[in-house]
Amino acid sequence: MNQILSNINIKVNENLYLKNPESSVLGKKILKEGIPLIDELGFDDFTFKKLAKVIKSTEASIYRYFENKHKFLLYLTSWYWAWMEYKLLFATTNIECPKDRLNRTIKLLTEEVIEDGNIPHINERLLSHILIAESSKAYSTKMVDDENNIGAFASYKQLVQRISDIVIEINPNYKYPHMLISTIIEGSHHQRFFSEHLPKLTDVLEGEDAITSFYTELTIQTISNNY
Amino acid sequence: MNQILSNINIKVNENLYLKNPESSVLGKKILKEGIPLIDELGFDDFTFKKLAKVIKSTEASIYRYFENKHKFLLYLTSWYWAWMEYKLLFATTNIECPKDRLNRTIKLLTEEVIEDGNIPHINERLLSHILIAESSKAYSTKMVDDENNIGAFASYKQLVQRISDIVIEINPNYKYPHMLISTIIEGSHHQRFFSEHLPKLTDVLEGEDAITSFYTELTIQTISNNY
DNA sequence: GCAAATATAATAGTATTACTATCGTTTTTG
DNA sequence: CAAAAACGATAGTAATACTATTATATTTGC
Repeated sequence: MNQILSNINIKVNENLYLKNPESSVLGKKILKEGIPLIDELGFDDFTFKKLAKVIKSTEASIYRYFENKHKFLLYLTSWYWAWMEYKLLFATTNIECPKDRLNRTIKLLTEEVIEDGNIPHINERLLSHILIAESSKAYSTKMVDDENNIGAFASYKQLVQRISDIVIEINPNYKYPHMLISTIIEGSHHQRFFSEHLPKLTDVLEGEDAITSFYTELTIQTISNNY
Repeated sequence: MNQILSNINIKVNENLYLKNPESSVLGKKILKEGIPLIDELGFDDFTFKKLAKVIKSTEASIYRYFENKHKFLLYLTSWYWAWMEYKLLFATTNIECPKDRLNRTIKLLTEEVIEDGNIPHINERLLSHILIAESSKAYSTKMVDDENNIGAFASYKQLVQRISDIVIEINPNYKYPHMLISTIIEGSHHQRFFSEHLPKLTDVLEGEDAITSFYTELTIQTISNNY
């Protein structure tokens, strides 16, 4: 086994791949070239055949790693949320005040992702573009219940739970912490997409990150009241 | 022309169809049976061939109404938002207080849709299910800019604008009215989907409409502050 | 260092999808 | 009632989303 000692190791649910793509050179190539190809073509026009051509391999070989292209998308989203949780832990550890922790969390969730180059075969910035443009396709399918059963959305749910816990720490009486957090996560993705393609659905302002400001203010005011 | 004198007439952008489906018996059949079929199969598994079989017509005939199945989805979403605006006008007309108007609007946007049977060939309840489960597929595509240019999202944008105006009436200093409204619309759809398929991402409570309550409270508190 | 196991490449093949094209028959309408 | 429009029937195509088979590398365990 060619286990590379990478700085971090993002764990993805085993049911989302047939063979762990992180465990071989070909697997890493699939990730490394697959992400920019989905970003370029869009998920609908992306095919394993096209990816095989790019990495000079074959369709059949990619199918040995992923059952189908939808599982590949689930793998990528699952990786992304696990990675986000890891970043979040780092950004909030040792911070006493829960309001500060929540503010930093919302900033991280809603701001633009830049690549940190820690993982050479995954471009986090392009991956976040995919999440912004296509993540709803991960669950917007008739298979959602089966996929949920095998743990396809576990890392997403875990992230939402972890942040909801901070909300409850700030206001134990707040009734809708999960709704609030999933609204922020999905919403910020939508707003970023809208600001590029359907600007009339947003309020893009120069010189500030309107999306982060909007969700930060909204959160503070929503949870700081007791009723 | 067999113009039926229906109570209301929802106008859909002409670029979304080749031939107006409201203008013929076959066209109305496409709508009448197409909506439940998409709801049943999901948009991905829905095909014109399958619909043709249900309505005892042919693929080619359906293609004379809609360029492709994506345009059909755009037609349906566009129809839905135009219908929603019409409902909204009725629900808020003659109401002086803008806060009351906004509350009624949010209720209408976020609560479950029941069929009113006004339009015999469109089941609004099933259509709202389609919107909840699949509406992101309408814009989550590489063609979004071209489709936006031909007016595919005009009714959605108009609805958001109209509600944003109420927000601004309440608080002229509020900076993010469009973000707020599109967050509520998209968010409430997501929450309704999550409550059925991924309940850990929401907070479903018995005996009340948590989704409406959540977005109503959130809105009031977010816009009633000046900063 | 070599045989056995495993991974990958090459190729072929299939059912389905998302259309387009043609043409004959109804139906509509001016 | 003739001309036009709409519809149905049928056929055909390129691409997609896979599966299957076999040959050739590559890895690994002894």
